[in-house]
Amino acid sequence: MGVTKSEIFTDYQNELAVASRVFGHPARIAILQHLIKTQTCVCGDLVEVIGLAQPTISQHLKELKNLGLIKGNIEGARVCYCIDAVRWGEIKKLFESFLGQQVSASEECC
Amino acid sequence: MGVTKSEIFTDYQNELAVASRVFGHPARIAILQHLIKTQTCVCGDLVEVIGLAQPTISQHLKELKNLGLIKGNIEGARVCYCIDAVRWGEIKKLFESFLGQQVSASEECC
DNA sequence: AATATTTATCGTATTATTGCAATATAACAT
DNA sequence: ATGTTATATTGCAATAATACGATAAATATT
Repeated sequence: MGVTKSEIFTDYQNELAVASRVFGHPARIAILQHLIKTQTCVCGDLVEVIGLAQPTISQHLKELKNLGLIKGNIEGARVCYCIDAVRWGEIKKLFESFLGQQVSASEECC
Repeated sequence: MGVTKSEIFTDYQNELAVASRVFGHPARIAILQHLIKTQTCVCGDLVEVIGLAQPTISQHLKELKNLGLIKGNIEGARVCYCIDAVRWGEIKKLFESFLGQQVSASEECC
């Protein structure tokens, strides 16, 4: 049906899934990389940097904003985006808590 | 169009996005958690544990297999699944390389 | 052999996601 | 005031993802 049955899962499972989905598009990865690389705000050059149409970039930025990973400052007619370092740290911890689990190193399965 | 323009992105960006999408469903998170918790193979009880229909679970297992995160051993009529620890480590490193980046701690944006 | 059990696959309905043209909105420039 | 620039929103088309009933395939059980 295309609709995820979120209600049968834990908050943790849903949180991790929602965050993962935001990372689940290369354009959003590329946007985050660009924001990190410039180490400051980026005002308007994302459309040329990424190579998608302006409405498409705007939509991806919206999803990054929804997760709180980026914040936008209105600078006159422009909007400048930068990473929200606090939220970035939270998401980092969320993934660490999952990926950092001890998985059994047994070569033999069963 | 619902089709990602993968060709305009780097291998790294696409790899991270593809892996993220696999984590982008709570059922798949739940399956991985269960496999890790039992510390060994799981044969058949996933349908009851997760609470989705058998074909749906089978489909999620397929996606986890495609990424290489789990491997299935045929045990007679049953199939037993367990985490692939090596691949798990690779994916862990992939996320660490991204999330571990130094994001500027500047409170002031622009 | 006949039946039961277990998992995979197929088909299909429904919703989500991606992408962009067109348009709206808001500030700046002249 | 008018035009320009920058970003967001709307509307739509196309593809992807989710879920499950029905069925297939393979082994176990009786």
